[in-house]
Amino acid sequence: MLTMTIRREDILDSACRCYVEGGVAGVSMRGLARDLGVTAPALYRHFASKEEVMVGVVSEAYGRLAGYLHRALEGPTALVRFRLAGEAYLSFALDHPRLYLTMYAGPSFLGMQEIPEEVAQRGCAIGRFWNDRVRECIQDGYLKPGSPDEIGTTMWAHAHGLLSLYLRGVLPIPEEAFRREFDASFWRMMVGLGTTRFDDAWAGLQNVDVESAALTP
Amino acid sequence: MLTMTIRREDILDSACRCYVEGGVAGVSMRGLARDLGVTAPALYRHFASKEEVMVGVVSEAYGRLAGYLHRALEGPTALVRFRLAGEAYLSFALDHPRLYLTMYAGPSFLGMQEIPEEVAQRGCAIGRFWNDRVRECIQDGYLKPGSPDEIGTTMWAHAHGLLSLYLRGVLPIPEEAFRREFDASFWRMMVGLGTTRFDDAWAGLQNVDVESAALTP
DNA sequence: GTCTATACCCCGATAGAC
DNA sequence: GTCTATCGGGGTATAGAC
Repeated sequence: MLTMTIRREDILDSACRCYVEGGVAGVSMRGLARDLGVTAPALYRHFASKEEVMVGVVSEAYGRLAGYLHRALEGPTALVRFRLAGEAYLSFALDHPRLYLTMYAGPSFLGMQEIPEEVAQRGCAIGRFWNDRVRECIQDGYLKPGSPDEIGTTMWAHAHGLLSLYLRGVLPIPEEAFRREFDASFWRMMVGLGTTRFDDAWAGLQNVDVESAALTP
Repeated sequence: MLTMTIRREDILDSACRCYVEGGVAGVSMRGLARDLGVTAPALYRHFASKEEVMVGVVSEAYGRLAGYLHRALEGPTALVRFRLAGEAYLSFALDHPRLYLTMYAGPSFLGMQEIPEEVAQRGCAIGRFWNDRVRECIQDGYLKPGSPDEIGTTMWAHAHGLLSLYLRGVLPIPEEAFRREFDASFWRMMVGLGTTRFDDAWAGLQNVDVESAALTP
């Protein structure tokens, strides 16, 4: 029989596709091999185990979220970058619910013993990116003074918690209603975190992504 | 060989123990059967599939959380019940991290196609219990007026989100530090949700569980 | 080096005997 | 209601072809 060579990247691509379709159970070494026109043991030239493949999938998920977030840096002011980052986070979670939940799923759900350092780092990096947006907004007087890390974590927790409840089906409402509830809940929380300057400026940002040409290339 | 009969309850007990120890992968029909001194096909008299066993495990997790929460009803005032419910929720999550994460894990992580109605109901019930505590506090003037469901969801999201980040390892701090950060973050959020009456009464509640004899039976 | 072929063991699930 | 026997599928270690 003919033999064909294979790239690590192709395995990961196939794994991501299978994962999005069918979760951890949808990813099997034999299945990936079949997809790629190869036999299972060949995959072990590139990955030591299925667990290592799954690490790659989770890493890829973080990479895609990072891609969504990165665009927020093009915003002209700290407050716009803050808002765009929040919107990007929300959009990623709603566009790719399974990948989103994967990033917070706990190692045993992904067939891992512990969270690999690589994955933990990526998780912390998301937090750092967000906290940087918060820091800017404190410096520019949009948010009340305080530790950017602690304040940022409060907001991150709120956003992730709400998304988690929604994606899990605990909030049985359609996506459009959820986006409204998300905004309302965010605003409720911001009463304690924003300054008057924040309140004044926030309303003017409703159409920022339409106005800012740099963000719709 | 001698044959022995088996109860559904025993299977579930064993399944919960195995699950807490090793996650979904730690639960196998053959393993459970071995634990119970029986062969695997015998289990299928009580459960149609492994998936159904896992539904039982998740249900059990919800039941245990409900047990934690139920004690909060013994508090003498709405604010005390509110606080005790919050503490119970936090304690359950920190005492049983794997069971806690299970309740929000998404069906595919538990080997299910969809969230069974039974599980969804239990999830909503937790929300309703909490929202009832919020409703009481609004009525008694501890929380600002508004929809109890929406305000309750905001707080639930914050608590779950923070716990989720911590249990996932995104906040690399010891449990004691996390409890402090949780309190601080909760307080930050409550600036926008509580009344002056809440602010005044909250400090006096720090030792409520020591003082209230009904809660340490 | 990179693949194929094979094999081992664990798993979920079913059929049919007692 | 349980057993034995069995099927299909999965992770992965090893041996050997090119």
